[in-house]
Amino acid sequence: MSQPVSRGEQARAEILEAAKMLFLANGYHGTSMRAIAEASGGRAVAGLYNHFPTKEAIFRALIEERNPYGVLVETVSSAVEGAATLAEFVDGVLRAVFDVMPRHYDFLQLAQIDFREFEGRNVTRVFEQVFPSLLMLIRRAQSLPGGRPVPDMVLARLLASVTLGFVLTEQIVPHTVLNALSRKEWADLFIDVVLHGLARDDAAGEGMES
Amino acid sequence: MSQPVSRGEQARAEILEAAKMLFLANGYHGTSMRAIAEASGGRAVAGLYNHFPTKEAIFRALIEERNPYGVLVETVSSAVEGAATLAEFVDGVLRAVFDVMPRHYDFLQLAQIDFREFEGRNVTRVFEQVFPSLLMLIRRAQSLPGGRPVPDMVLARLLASVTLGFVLTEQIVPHTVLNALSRKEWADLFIDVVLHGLARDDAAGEGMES
DNA sequence: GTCTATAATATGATAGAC
DNA sequence: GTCTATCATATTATAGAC
Repeated sequence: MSQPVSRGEQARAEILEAAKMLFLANGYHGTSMRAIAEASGGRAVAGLYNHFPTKEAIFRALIEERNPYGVLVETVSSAVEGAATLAEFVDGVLRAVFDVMPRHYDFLQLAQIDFREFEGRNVTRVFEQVFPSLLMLIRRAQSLPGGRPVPDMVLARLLASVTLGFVLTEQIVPHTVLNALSRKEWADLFIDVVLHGLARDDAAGEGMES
Repeated sequence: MSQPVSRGEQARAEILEAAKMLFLANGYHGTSMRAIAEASGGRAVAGLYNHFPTKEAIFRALIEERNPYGVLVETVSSAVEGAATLAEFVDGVLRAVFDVMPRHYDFLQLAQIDFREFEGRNVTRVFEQVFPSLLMLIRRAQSLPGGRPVPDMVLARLLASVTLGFVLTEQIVPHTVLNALSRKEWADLFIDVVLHGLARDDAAGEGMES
């Protein structure tokens, strides 16, 4: 976490950084050990094997050491610490995630590669370590006043869906649409809908599903 | 769309099907022309080049010919045709997408590969063809009664986020959690929250952001 | 811990007979 | 339109000197 000290650690860090950029640009199989060696300061290929036993080990190290889960849990926790209502809680969670995730966009792309090439094994392993903390957070939300009765699991999955969707649609939505609003404006409107819904509750016209 | 007739078309279809399965299992660079040839009925590698000039052309054909956009637009359109309120509209859209998307999970994974390996070029090109119809659909929603005032773009992106998140979290959420409810129950609860929000509107305790 | 050199293999694509 | 055989190159990983 602090700056590298020994020569070995310096080299290791350079290799990881070069590999990350290449994986992001060309995918896992699209990145060769040759390319990593060259991009990490013109190293020889064999030198990489002093730090990582295989190419996959490099990728795995990136997932394990560059993931934002620690930051995420910390940020979200402190964001909802003083929440007195469910509305404040949801507001805090979404605003924190919308803030943290885009600053770790690199990892999101590595995670996509992991799901594509390794069935998400590496991401899942890391995620399982922080899952308990996240679950406790959600559980706490249920004790807050001002919420409609929604099951734990649904609250968790819905928040995950909205944040994931928010981040991923930044890739897909045309730029002209995306730039019509600032990121904060987008977040405000999303949070408003998540809290109060799309329907006007005083209006009739629901429950007629036939 | 109908069953292949000529011998050439039959071969072409076999190649595409084999390539799809391999791309899904091993990614684009993880799939060799050799492997495609063998999986498509024990063909010779050279035979592939009678049907596709390059490996990338095979992938491109999959994106262009196996995408569910036509089905999606059609299904959603007919689902909201008789909608008299925004609630019915949103209900129809989400239910249709939740229904159609999982049956085209293969394409979703191909799309992920496209974004990883080709910057989403192929998916985007296809998407742009159906975008106008989708936009018209959203525009129509704004004319329906019973909706809170939400900008076009926000409604569109929110629906996209929720559906995308809903589908993708099926990959991530632990199976024990996922199987606690049926897909219809999940959909019902999601739709309920999207329509009415997480907050109890008659409760105090909002707007105190300080 | 770095390098040069190379092994062993897999790759995308092509030539040319049938 | 299919095949066998092959080219030219790129791949992961290793051996062994410094």
